[in-house]
Amino acid sequence: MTLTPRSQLTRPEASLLLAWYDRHHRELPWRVDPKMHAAGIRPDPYFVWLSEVMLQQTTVQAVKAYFLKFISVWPTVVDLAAADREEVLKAWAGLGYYARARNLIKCAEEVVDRFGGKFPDTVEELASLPGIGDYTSAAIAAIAFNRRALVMDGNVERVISRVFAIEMPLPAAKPLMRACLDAITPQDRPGDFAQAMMDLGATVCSPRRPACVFCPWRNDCRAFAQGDPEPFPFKAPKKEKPVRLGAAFVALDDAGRVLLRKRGEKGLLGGMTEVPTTDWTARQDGATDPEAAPFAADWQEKGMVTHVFTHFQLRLTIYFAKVMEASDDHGWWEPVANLEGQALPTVMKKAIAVAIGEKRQK
DNA sequence: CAGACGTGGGA
DNA sequence: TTCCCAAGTCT
Repeated sequence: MTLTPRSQLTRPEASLLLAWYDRHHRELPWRVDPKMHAAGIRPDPYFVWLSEVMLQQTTVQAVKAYFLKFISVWPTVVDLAAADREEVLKAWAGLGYYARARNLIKCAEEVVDRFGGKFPDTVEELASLPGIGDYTSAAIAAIAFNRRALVMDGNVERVISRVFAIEMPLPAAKPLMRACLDAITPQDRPGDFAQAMMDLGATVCSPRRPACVFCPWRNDCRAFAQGDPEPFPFKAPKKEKPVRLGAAFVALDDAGRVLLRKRGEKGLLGGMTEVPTTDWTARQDGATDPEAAPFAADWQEKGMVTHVFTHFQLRLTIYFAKVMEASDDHGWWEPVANLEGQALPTVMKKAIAVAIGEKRQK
């Protein structure tokens, strides 16, 4: 590999990255072509906001279909603010991090109530809205309003850490990275610059096996000059996930309906729909016992669902029972044919599939 | 600052 | 299979 001597390292120029972006940018449903930007056409701030919230810790591939569904049903932030809350949660089901959906609704309402249905155009005002933090406020200000803001997400952190060979681990290195980003963020085309940084991080300056040969900053990159960009950024070692146990109870009545209930508004899967479950605990005893069912029935063990959350692994024992007398004290009865449209998180769909589907998980 | 907070896909 | 993660925010 040919290394650039330290003495020849040059400043990473925004113009070089922007030229790369003009040729190699990704086309995404929420974007406007950079050529249109030059003509003064900006993307809809509602689209930018919605996509940025969906993209938080979530892959582009997963977001596309959800984004199209949302703008089809709720074309403007005013429509979303007026939407039925349950319908929004149902539309979000499966995307994960459900606090985002709760904050999405709150944010839409505040945009209507506080800002007359128009997104504010400053980082400060944007960051005052629910679910909009440092990253998203800067991204909306830059992309939708072409303001010079410091847009720093995981991609940008990786690019910056490599270009400047920052060996300090995250998250301690964030202020330093922000200063480096400030030094290279241009006054001109800040929105395209932000998206270019993220596209570069996603397609060229990737976490593993970065394609440095295609990088417009190849000759400006200290990590490349040193010979091994891949390990950047350095991160504190992660902790192992504890295991929690529980049981889920899938009841089917003689009309072919499943008993569902609503989870509390806060915390894990807050506001979403579930089948009755025990608490999920680290205990090895009793947590998976059919005695813990919401009501007595001929509960039969149907299998196990393992589901990995961000901070723990869940092992759910799945029980199934046919119920003659359908009491609704514990929730409501939903026809099996309607389950697809419910606000059911993936772990709950897995539990139901094990109980009434043909397939059994291990 | 560190922990809570989901999911599906790729190596 | 197992690990790592992907455009973070809130407390």
